[in-house]
Amino acid sequence: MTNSAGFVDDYLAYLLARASHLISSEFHAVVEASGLSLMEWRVMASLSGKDALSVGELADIVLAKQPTVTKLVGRMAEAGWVKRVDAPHDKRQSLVSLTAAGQRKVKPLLVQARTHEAQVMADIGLGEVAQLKKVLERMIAVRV
Amino acid sequence: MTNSAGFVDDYLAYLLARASHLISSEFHAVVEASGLSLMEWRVMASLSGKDALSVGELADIVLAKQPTVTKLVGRMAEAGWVKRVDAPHDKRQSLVSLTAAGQRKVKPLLVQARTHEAQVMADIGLGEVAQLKKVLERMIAVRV
DNA sequence: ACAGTTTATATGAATATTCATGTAAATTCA
DNA sequence: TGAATTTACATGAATATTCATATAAACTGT
Repeated sequence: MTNSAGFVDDYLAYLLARASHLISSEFHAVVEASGLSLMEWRVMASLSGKDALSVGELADIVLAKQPTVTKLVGRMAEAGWVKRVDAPHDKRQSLVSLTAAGQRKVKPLLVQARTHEAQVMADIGLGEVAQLKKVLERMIAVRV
Repeated sequence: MTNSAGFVDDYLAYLLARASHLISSEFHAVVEASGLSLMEWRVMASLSGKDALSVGELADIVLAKQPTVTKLVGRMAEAGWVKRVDAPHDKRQSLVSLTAAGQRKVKPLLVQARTHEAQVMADIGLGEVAQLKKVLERMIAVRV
């Protein structure tokens, strides 16, 4: 029983987790080099191209719990990368948006992220990654 | 600029992270109901069907850092689910294996995990998930 | 309009993770 | 062989996350 394939080896949830971790880790090196954590990068990438997102929307997007994001945003605001704005129509919400400094900070990373993605696609095969994305998008759409 | 598709929407790393999080979260409910955390479940699933794994091997498999796993294993050993064994040939290593109680604990979860996976496959399409797994396995194999 | 309920975020305490480093065993190679 | 290096794990301090709950605003039905 020592050397059989472990339970996880062919398990979909595990393959997803491992592939996700692998790809993120590779890019993590680039992110860290610019002085951001993975979560900070996720927040800033999510905010880029948007005027603002609420804390709740951010939590959903970056796959973290609400208190985590509240505190993460607090640290990022102190660092000057994001700012909080009161929501015009719902005073409970706290909208978060990139500062000018935040935009400057994240801009080159957005380019590098696309470059890294292109590299992965080249390594695995363009068609295969396109197909992979389609299935992932369907999984996400179906199981929300 | 308010309502364009966000950066992350079509980004491979994000799709992987989101799909992984989604599938894991669904099963997380089952795992929690049996009194285990997601990490504890990963450790026990990884150990099941194996005699033992070193702390380093476990860290690699469960996608966590070594100190995290050292402490996780410590807590799990206190709970009586795993035990540490000295490695015969390398006294630096600390091998971890399931106790009898741990095996009893994880056994039904292994079944439920396969059931959940089958449900996902049925929802998304058997062929598509098979293809998905193949690409994920290739990503993992190629980029180790 | 208002009492009850729900929703959005914040916050303090508890818990978990991570970083930096320590210790000891294994390995390398001059 | 034995000094230098590397590897495997543990550990304490720093940091981050999470749980439980508080607060305040928005909504609901009467």
